[in-house]
Amino acid sequence: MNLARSESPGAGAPRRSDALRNRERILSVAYGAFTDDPDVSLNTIAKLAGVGPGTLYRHFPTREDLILALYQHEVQAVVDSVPEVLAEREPLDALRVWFLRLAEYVRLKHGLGEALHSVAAQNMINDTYAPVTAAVGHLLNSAEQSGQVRSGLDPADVLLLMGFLWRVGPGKPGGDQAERILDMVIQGLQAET
Amino acid sequence: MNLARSESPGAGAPRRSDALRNRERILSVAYGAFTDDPDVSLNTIAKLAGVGPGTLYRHFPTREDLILALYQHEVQAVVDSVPEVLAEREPLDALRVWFLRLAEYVRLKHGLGEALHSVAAQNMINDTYAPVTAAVGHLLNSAEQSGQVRSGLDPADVLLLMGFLWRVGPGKPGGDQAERILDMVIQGLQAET
DNA sequence: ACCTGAACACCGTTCAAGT
DNA sequence: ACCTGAACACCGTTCAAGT
Repeated sequence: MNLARSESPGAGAPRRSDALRNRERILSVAYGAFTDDPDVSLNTIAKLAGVGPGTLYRHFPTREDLILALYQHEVQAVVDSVPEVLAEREPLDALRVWFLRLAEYVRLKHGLGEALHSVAAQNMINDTYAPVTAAVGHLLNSAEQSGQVRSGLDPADVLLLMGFLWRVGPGKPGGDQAERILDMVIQGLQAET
Repeated sequence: MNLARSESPGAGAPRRSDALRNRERILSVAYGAFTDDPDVSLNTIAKLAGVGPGTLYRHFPTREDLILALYQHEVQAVVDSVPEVLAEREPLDALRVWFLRLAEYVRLKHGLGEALHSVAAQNMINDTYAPVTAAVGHLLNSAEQSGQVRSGLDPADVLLLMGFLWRVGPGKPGGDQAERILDMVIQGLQAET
């Protein structure tokens, strides 16, 4: 499992300047292309980026690799907002607002949606994108220290449970379903065992 | 929205015996084919069923239509098990066990998994497959009448919240994550507002 | 070390022709 | 009323040839 050197450039940054430029061009056009049509073909993206299909494939071996790269870039901003949200609100409210913000990014900001919600993608987010889990852990710690949630909660559990947020339509009928369910979840976090 | 007659045969049963036979042959081979490989092509399924691609397309206009037809057939058994579960256990425990059973069917029983977890599929399950929501409503009513959950819960909310169940791996490390999260959810259902 | 782009096998979908 | 199967445009992926 320790193949850090001479391996697929998809993981780290490319070493040559033309490769780096191509990578950035691909990411840049892919963002817009996915927003227009989540089912856009990889060949089309390659054409839009002005590279051969082989080049796209070299940087992003699978469709999901490409989508996850875009996704991580966007979500990082939400992850970075944790300290700010914690400074402005009491911990439990911060948790609540932060998750709503995360859901907003995941759902609306770009049309990556469909492709992102597969089980595989969810597992990638949960397993390989540690910063999100770390952010959840941070929020839970604050709420726990102020006695607003019970202790011993697993951030990964909470993140998985919150997954309903990106399956709710934003403006559905019957009041705001997302807020309603979020309340139920938070009460589950508060109850002592 | 009221086009019951002269419409696509995908909805109701076909009228001619050869059409019915074809439909059943398709469903029968599709089950096994999806179990072997969730990404199997529709043309391959048509070939396996011994029908032309056009015939498959006539019965199931999209890939999801076919998958949903298989899925509904399987899930119906779980839906029908509600009275039995309620007879054997007290309501809250019945709710718990029933959802675990539903998750087992959705996750393991067949390899339809991947294709089923898209947002579109989830919406189809929530919006168009009323029997599942009705079953949840039944279980909630029982638990409410015995005072084990608070009143006014929306079955659709609860079903959406329980969606984490089919995103959990069955035998993951760290104890049983599904049971742990399920406990949190149930505590959220109990808390009074 | 990285890119190009032709090429391969296959995909979903359509539709004229049959019965 | 329903089925067949050839056909179309396109897909993801590969890989020899370049620089």
